[in-house]
Parts: sequence; structure tokens; C-alpha cells
Amino acid sequence: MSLVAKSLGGFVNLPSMQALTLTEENYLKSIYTLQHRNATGEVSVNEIAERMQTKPATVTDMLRKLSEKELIHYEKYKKIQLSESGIAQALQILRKHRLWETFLHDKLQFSWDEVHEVAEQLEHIHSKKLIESLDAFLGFPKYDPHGDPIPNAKGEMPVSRAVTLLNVEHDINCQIVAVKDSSTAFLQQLERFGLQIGVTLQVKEQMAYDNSILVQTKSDPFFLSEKTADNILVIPVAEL
Amino acid sequence: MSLVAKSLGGFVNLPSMQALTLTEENYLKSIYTLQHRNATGEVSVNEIAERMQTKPATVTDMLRKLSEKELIHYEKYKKIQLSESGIAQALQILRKHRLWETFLHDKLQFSWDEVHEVAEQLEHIHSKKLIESLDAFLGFPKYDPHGDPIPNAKGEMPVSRAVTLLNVEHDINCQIVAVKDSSTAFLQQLERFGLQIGVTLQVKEQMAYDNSILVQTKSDPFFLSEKTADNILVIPVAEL
DNA sequence: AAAAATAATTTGTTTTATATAAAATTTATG
DNA sequence: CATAAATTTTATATAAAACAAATTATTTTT
Repeated sequence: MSLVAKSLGGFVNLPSMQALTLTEENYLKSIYTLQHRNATGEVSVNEIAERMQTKPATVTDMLRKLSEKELIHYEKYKKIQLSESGIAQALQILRKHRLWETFLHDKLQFSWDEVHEVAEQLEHIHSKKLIESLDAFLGFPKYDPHGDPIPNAKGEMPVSRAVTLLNVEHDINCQIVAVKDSSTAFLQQLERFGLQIGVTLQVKEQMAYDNSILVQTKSDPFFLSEKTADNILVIPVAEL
Repeated sequence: MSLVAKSLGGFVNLPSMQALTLTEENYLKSIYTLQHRNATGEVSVNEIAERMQTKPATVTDMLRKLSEKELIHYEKYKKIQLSESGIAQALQILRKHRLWETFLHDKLQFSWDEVHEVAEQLEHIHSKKLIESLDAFLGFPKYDPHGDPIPNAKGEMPVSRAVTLLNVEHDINCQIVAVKDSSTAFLQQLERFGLQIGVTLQVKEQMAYDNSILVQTKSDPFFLSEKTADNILVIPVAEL
């Protein structure tokens, strides 16, 4: 039975909150991600199970725990949402993950596709002072090496007006600012195309048959599959 | 039942070695430290139990596990020593701990007495590339902010010819290079005396009654207790 | 609206890591 | 050598995470 005072106005983000286990933190991260990918803003048990590489029964059990800690809104057989403090926690973890990725890339010369794995470990280090100092040391970066926005200390996420290569207007200059997929396989494929954060390009046309797109960079034009194009985020820029 | 091939010439420091748990790593670190503090180079179950804040029965159980992994030389009821691969592991953990302390102090402006706690977490991050890059980023430091030597990538420890303030010759210039005790209480007491790594001083005399010593720095002379003096390491230097 | 399919939960176990008290055993000491 | 001290064994305990099988709820199909 919790002795913690009832939250004020729904806010439970008290400093006295007990530390989460590594697995709990990973669940929050997964739910956050799925929630944002889903449009409805809600997540199912099966989705979580698949993402966490586990079975639904295990997920249900964890949801009960997260619910007891008031990190999610949960009713049996209903869809799941993060609570306000759950979102706050998830954003802190995301913040740590992306700051560490930035550190590894900017300071230790890790390549784009090497940062993720190590950041998965570093994101679970608990020290407020550490992460705020790291942020300052890095110059308060707004985006990580993948172009993903880094929540600030208050958990505010910089907005991005990025769109995928599938949705961007044709024949206008745009610059790659982020990728939706951070898997090694994807990042390495991008390297084969000479694509990375900061590269500018134009989408010339889209094939009606398979939705692949023709892309023009500094070098010769080439085709990207629908799947690949959908995972590349760009913003319009003035100059090529 | 282990399927790992028998070790060659006692060396089991294979790269394929399974990762240790956090607790196992902490045991190795403790045994390493006790072993070096003990002169005999051997460690007892009770000592370990006290240092790890646990009971002897728990220690015995862990020793069995560490022995199975060939990290210690262990026979029932006998004293304990790290094996060669145990030493190698301990040195790697010590290396990580001290490199992270250096990072926190040099790059993130953590004070002397703040670095230890966070480094205790960071030392358990597993990534060879991370630690070698960090080492390079820091300029391959030989000593951490407490003045303790940092093992290099091969596990070689820089030798230190430091002696404690109790043993140093009187009336010669010497410089503080390390402390034996890293507790917050001790470090904070040193601050009260204006003492830290790099400070130069002379030991003027030792009281026969309580072994306290009279110390001369740039400011007024003052007394240090035997206990405090024994935890401060210095090397002789040319200039005051 | 009933039947079938799908999704989620409960129940009963399992595993792993760590820890303990109490009893038994070995070693050390006076 | 008798006793004290140290260590080990035995028998449990707990917590976190996981899963299979059975059950229950919800959704979809007919």
C-alpha cells in the first residue's frame, strides 16, 4: 500500500519516486514509441509483447506493476496509455538516450550506426547532475545524431516539421534531418546510398507501381523503395 | 556443465568470456582492493562480507560462483586470491571506474567528492569501444582525480612511488598525488584543511603521543591526525 | 444475435540472482 | 585439547522477469 501523498492535479512526478528497474524503463520507452506511431495514441498488449520480444502474459503482468506505480492508465481488456508521470519518465529516458548518442557521436567519434547499442546501456544511469552536466557539455543540442529531437530538462520536445520522403513535394530541395528506423540494418543500407543526416536532395518522381521514388543527390539519381523512403525524414531547405 | 575448453597455461582471459553480473563485478573489485591492502595478498570471507555489507554465508556462495568461472583461487576454509583472469577483470573495472571519474571531473566539472558515486554506475557499462574511445578523448590520463593510477588497455598499472604522510621524510617538499580513502566524509574533511591533489607541503614533525603530524603548506601550519595522515599519499617534489 | 475468432488475463510454475538464519564443520588459539 | 572463531552447508526467502495452459472478455463474422 502506497504511503505517497495523493498527486496534485494529476502530477505524480515527485523527486521521491522510487527508481524504476531497467525493464520497467524499457517498457515505458516502448509504450511511448508505440503510442506515437499509432495515431490513436493508444497501445495494445500484443503490440508491446511483440516489441519487447516477450509474451502477452508477461506484458499484462508488467502493466499491472506500471499501473500500480501510476505510470500508465490501465483498465483490463482496454487499450493502454502512458499517464502524465509515465510520459515524463519516458521523456527523461529518451532524453538520456539521445544525449548519450550525441556524446558518443560528437565527442567519441562513434559512427551513426554504432551509437544506439551503447546508448541503450547508458540511458539507464541514474544521476540528475550527470545528465544536466552532459547536456551543458554538449552545448544543449536540440537533435541527436539520427536527427531525433532531444527533450530538454523539463521534458519539452523540440517540434520538428519534418516529413518523410514519400510525402515531400517533388523537385524541391530538402535535407535529411532524421530517420524513423534506427536499426543497424537500415542505417547501413543508407550508407550504401551515401545518405546520412545533413545530406540534401530532391525527390524527382514516384513510381505508381510500387511507390518507389527517384531521388537526386549531388551524384547520379537512384531509386528508393517505399519502405526505405518512409523511414527518411526531411525538411525543405533553400539551397541544394 | 561448462563446454568451454580447458584453459591454456592458466589463462582464461578469453574475449568470449560471459559477461559478469553487476554484483560479481563488485565482488572482484572488493577482493582486488582488500588483497592489496592486506600485505599477505590474501583475503578472508569475513573481510569481504564486511566490505560488501552482507553475511559470510552470502559471500561463500558467491565465491563458489567466482571459482567456477575461474576468477579466484579458492579452496574451502582457505584464504582467497584473485586468479590471473580475475585480476585482469578487476583491473578492467578499475580502469573504467577511474576513466569515468576523470571524465566527470575534467569534462563535466564534477568536484572531487562527487565523482565516485556516479562512476560506480558507469563502470558497469559494457563496451570495449566506448572505454577505449573515452580513454583517447581524455588524452590517455595516467591518474584519476583522486590521484589513483589508471590501468591501461592491457591492464598495466602505472607504478606510483607515493608514500603516506606518516612515512614521508620530514622537512622535504612533497605533493599530494592520491588518497587511500575515497569516502565523502574524508574528502570533505580534506577540503576543510585546504588539501587536495596537487597541493605541495612539508611534514615538519610527528608527535610521539598520538602520532599526529605537523604539516606546513603555503598558509599556517596545522596538525593532522594519524588516521588522516595515513590516507594521504605524496611524492617528493623539487619546488615548494 | 449466436458462433467463431481474436485478444487479454489468470493461474500455476520456472528461472536466475541474491540473500539469510541456523546448524554443522573446519581451522585457529589459548 | 578444548574452546573460540571462521567458514560452509542446508534449507529457505524474496524479487524480478518470464512462460504455458486454461480461462475470460471483446470483436468480428456469419
